Amino acid sequence: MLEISYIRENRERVLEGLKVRNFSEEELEIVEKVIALDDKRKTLQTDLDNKLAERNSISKSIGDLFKQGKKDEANAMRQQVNDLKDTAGQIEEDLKATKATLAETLVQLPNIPHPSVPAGNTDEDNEIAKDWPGALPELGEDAKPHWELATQYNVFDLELGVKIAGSGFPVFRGKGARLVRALIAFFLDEAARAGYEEVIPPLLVNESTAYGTGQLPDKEGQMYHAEKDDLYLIPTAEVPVTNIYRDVIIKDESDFPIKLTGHTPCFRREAGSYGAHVRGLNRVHQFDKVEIVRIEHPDRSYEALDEMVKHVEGLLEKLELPYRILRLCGGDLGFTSALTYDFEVFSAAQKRWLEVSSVSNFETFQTNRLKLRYKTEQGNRLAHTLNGSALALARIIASLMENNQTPEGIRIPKALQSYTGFDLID
RNA sequence: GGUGAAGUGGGUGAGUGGCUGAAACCACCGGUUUGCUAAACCGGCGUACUCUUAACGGGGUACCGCGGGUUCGAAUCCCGCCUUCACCGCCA
Repeated sequence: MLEISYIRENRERVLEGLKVRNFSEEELEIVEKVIALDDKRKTLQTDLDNKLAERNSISKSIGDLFKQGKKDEANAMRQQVNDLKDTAGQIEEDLKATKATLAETLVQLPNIPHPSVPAGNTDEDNEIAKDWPGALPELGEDAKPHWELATQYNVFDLELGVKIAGSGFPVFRGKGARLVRALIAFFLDEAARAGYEEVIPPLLVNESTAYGTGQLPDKEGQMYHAEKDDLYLIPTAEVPVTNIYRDVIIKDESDFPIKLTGHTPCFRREAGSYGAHVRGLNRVHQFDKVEIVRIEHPDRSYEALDEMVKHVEGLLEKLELPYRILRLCGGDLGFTSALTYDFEVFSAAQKRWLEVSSVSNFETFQTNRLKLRYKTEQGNRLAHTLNGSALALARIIASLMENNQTPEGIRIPKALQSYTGFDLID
């Protein structure tokens, strides 16, 4: 959520930013609406405070009078306070309503894109920040998509998942299951080497947590909801891990950077997504992912973003997968993000690029909701949050299977072999 | 799941209707003293909103788990919820 003070002081930049996100003239009016609501809120707040101050002072006098034994005078003043309470009560109701409307409106405003974010509507307008330098692998006509290889080599079974849960819940088996475990361990080890502290967070979160990182209210339909206990299944480790720092005031600027990593399964409803492009592991309801999360000083968050990009690149290189990096355009940028790099891996049998990582700087958009601040001489300021997938497993497995298929079986990249204990799935 | 107890500032913890934004101690920061360190002494030390000021600052309001209520006045009384602890039950 954007800070009101920021909107007030940078109205033009906010409007420009929303245009990059393809807001129409009409939609842009929300900015004026927010400011008007905030004006009203301030006036009401001041009114209310004045009434309460008056009440407090009269109440104090009443107490003094009672002590002095001047009962009649004291009782006479009671009516004054009662009248005051009535007006104060009305103002308070009005204030509450205004605050609620303001909050509802403010929540509709997405983050302001970083100046480097290209304009555009769809994923076709994303900018290629780094292309794959060499030729893309060519497998020939008899190459199989990963879902066919899965059956051939018993890597995972989607139909079995349907029986147990429903569509989009793969059951990994044998060497496939072992490959999942190997990738998780590999990614976590790499993150640890890069200085990230490993955490194992809850997989179900409450409403405040889902709100803190911006999944609520914007993406409610994306999450599974356990209604009886009012808990949400996490769509990414970002949610519980970043919320570790909800309502925290970091004592000293030298405590930055805070670097956390965690592996979790991720649950996504992906309602209504069916068809050829979501076959196999391309889009599933449950997948494993290792996430890296950083809490940074505002002056250094973009440096941190670059570091995270490098980290993810390193992983893909060790996995020997052809990849490219996209800078998302305004239309494709997530609601909460100021700048996002997507990583795509080329899956040679499908001849498609598959998104396997998304690395974003949220600046203060999340920390404003999280109330995540750090102390400075001039008072408390909002920190910056960032996160990135490092990496999401399902699609990595899809492209590993496709790109590394040989007549003998599926070849395991060197970097993984010490984790899998085998170099071929056959 | 049942029964009982408790939730106060970074921590321990006092406070049962007005003099309490909240004692005291610890931690932390600044200073004095001091070969160094330590000790001792002095001072400072919550958050949010708001008004005012060029700024330093100053004023006001709210916050003692959360939400409601009683009262002229609530950390303190009442109701609901949440959490924690103890015991019992169940259990990977």
